[in-house]
Amino acid sequence: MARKQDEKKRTKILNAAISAFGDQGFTNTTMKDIAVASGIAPGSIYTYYKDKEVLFISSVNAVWKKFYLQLDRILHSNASISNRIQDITEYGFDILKELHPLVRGMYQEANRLNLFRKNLVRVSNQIAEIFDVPEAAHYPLTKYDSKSRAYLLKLWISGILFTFSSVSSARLKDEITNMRSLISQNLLPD
Amino acid sequence: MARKQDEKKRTKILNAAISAFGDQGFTNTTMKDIAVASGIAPGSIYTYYKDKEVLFISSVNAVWKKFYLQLDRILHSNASISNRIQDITEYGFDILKELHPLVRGMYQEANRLNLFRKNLVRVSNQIAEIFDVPEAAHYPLTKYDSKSRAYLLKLWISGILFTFSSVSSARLKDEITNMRSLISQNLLPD
Amino acid sequence: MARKQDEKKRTKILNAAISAFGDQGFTNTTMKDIAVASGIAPGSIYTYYKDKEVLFISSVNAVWKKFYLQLDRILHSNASISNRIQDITEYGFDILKELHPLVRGMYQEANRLNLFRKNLVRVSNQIAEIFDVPEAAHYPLTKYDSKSRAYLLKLWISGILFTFSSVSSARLKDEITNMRSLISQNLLPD
Amino acid sequence: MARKQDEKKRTKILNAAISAFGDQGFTNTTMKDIAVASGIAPGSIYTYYKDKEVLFISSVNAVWKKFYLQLDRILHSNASISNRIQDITEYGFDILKELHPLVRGMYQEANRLNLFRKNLVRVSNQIAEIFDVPEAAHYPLTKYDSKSRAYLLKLWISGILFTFSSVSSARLKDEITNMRSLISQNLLPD
DNA sequence: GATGAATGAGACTTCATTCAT
DNA sequence: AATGAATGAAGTCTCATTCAT
Repeated sequence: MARKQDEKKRTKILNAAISAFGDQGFTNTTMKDIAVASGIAPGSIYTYYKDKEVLFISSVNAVWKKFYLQLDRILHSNASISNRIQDITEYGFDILKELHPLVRGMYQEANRLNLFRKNLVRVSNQIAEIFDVPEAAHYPLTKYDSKSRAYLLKLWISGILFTFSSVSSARLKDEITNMRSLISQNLLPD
Repeated sequence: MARKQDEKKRTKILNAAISAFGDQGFTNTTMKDIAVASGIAPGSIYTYYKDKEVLFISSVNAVWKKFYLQLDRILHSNASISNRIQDITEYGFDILKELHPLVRGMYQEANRLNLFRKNLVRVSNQIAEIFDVPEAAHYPLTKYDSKSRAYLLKLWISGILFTFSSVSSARLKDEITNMRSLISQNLLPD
Repeated sequence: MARKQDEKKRTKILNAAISAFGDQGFTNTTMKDIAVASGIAPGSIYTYYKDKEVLFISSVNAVWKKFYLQLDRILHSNASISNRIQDITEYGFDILKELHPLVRGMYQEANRLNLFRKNLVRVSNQIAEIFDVPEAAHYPLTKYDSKSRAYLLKLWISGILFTFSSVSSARLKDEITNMRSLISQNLLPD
Repeated sequence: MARKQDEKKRTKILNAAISAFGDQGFTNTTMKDIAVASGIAPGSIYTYYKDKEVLFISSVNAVWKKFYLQLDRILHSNASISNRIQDITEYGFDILKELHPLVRGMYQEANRLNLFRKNLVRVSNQIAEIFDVPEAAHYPLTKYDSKSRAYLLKLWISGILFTFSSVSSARLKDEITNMRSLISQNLLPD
């Protein structure tokens, strides 16, 4: 019985944390913010979570966990491949809607200062234009209209940046090799 | 005549900043860190950069600028399409090597806590397995071997996450629609 | 239950502030000064007072409040006019004794550098001498002996300076007109 | 010749200082403010004035000096007493107009926070009301109308505050005695 | 002499964490 | 177990003064 009480409180804290970290990122979120949002005293949070960092990790993991739960259900369902892929996409985006603030929060600084969006769009558009000539006909990307092509390129570049954002210097070289071969395989003609 | 503002000094500060922000992210980097690294008094930094935020933005923009410079040169060269694409890839990754610390730094929190890498790999692998059956033969992703498939999926998911990390709540819905159609076009059979 | 905000502590801080601001003025007083004097950690002051400015205002207001309290009591007592005036004078000076450091602190800069005293005395004496001739007999100021006359003049000049120290430029002209007629009425013969 | 150049610069600095200290008080005025306003480099100011404090003292003294100059001229003129008093008043206020910003600046903190004006008015009015009864007829203050009475009282209180603002603790007691007898002589019936 | 960049001490304030109640 | 006041280290930025040019 007492346990249930505790779990409720723990959950309240976690939800408040997820939303606060999501809105403001790790460093801009104060323990007091979370305390106020969850209606629990600052000191009491430490009964449930060792420190701010643990609370942050727990927040992110909680979201991943939620995602895994649904992902597993879908993957192991009896639906057809096509349906399962559709399901994953659909549910993936549903989760993303929830997870969205947290993902944004993780990049709070970069986003606040609008460091990426414009540059990514500009670079994608510029590269996309290369394919606007007849000689490019045999490149895979020419099967898309101009706008889709730029959008797809933006996805690639974003993916590359994100990937490398979590690569250690030590592994940088290898990762570049991998990525390069992925690019040849996909964006260059056979 | 008095001492003149020294472009070399400005550059020293900027480089120290790029590397410090890269190693530790925005909030974990102190002005003193940058002062020590650049061998310049803390107060003097403010002669060249109004405040910490301006210095951070300048750091990121400096890297983008460098990238643009080379990008433009390549795009407007007389080389063949194929060569230009290869050049872009090659130079892009060269720049990425330099930019790497900064990109990492932007996600310093997430990276330090290893919040993504493992999860991304796990999810990608799980989804990739769907295609390990004969019935999946007509899906585009089956033309890759198992490992490449997972890697490509990881790229997609990373790109999606990165994209959404800078999408405002207001535009979330539209962006999802776009992304969804991109996925159908590319990952589902015609 | 947790520790409660402690009115005694709040008072300790306020008293330390009144005395520190009194000794050194607003800008020369540091929050650390007040912390040390009150035996309370610097950070804790902020539990009771939002910032330095609020603490300063509170200090001044606290003294005014005290003064009002006694003033009201006297004004509404049943004593005779004469007694009440005497009381006000008496109590007024009692309060002034307490308020003294703070009043001094407000003019800390001017006082520290002894910018007024000598000059005021000199000017007052010089003007007072005008009346040291038989022809001045019909001026109100001649009913005082030489010393008192100078002292009264000093009071007038001080009052004028103080008054104008809080007059905005916009209202300067009007205030001068008022003051001028007050002077005619009081210092010139009917 | 070189001397004349210097004196011009010295004067430029002084004027800029008077006006800057006047607008913002001692601590809120930076040497750079004065440098910019006078069109002279910060470092150069130190050629003419040892440090900020000396410059401040010089500013105040410059204004006093100007006042003395005119005061002396008037005092030693051949005009009648009445005319000389009128002249002093007139010229005094002329000087005050110039001196005004500096006087204000000295109390910059108190003025910015509006610590005095309201309180002085309130107190004066309250005390003035004492005399609004027939029994008060024999008090000197009753020869004024209600408004003038309050204004005169405000002058007295201001003068007292200003006077005591430059009294050391050691001399506080004596000064109070003096002031008290001045009050009896003037505000109480014979 | 003049200039203004360089210096670095020091100010205010925040906030994760502790601990008395 | 819960509370929230207390703590104090640490961060950003300002600015009087110095000194290389």
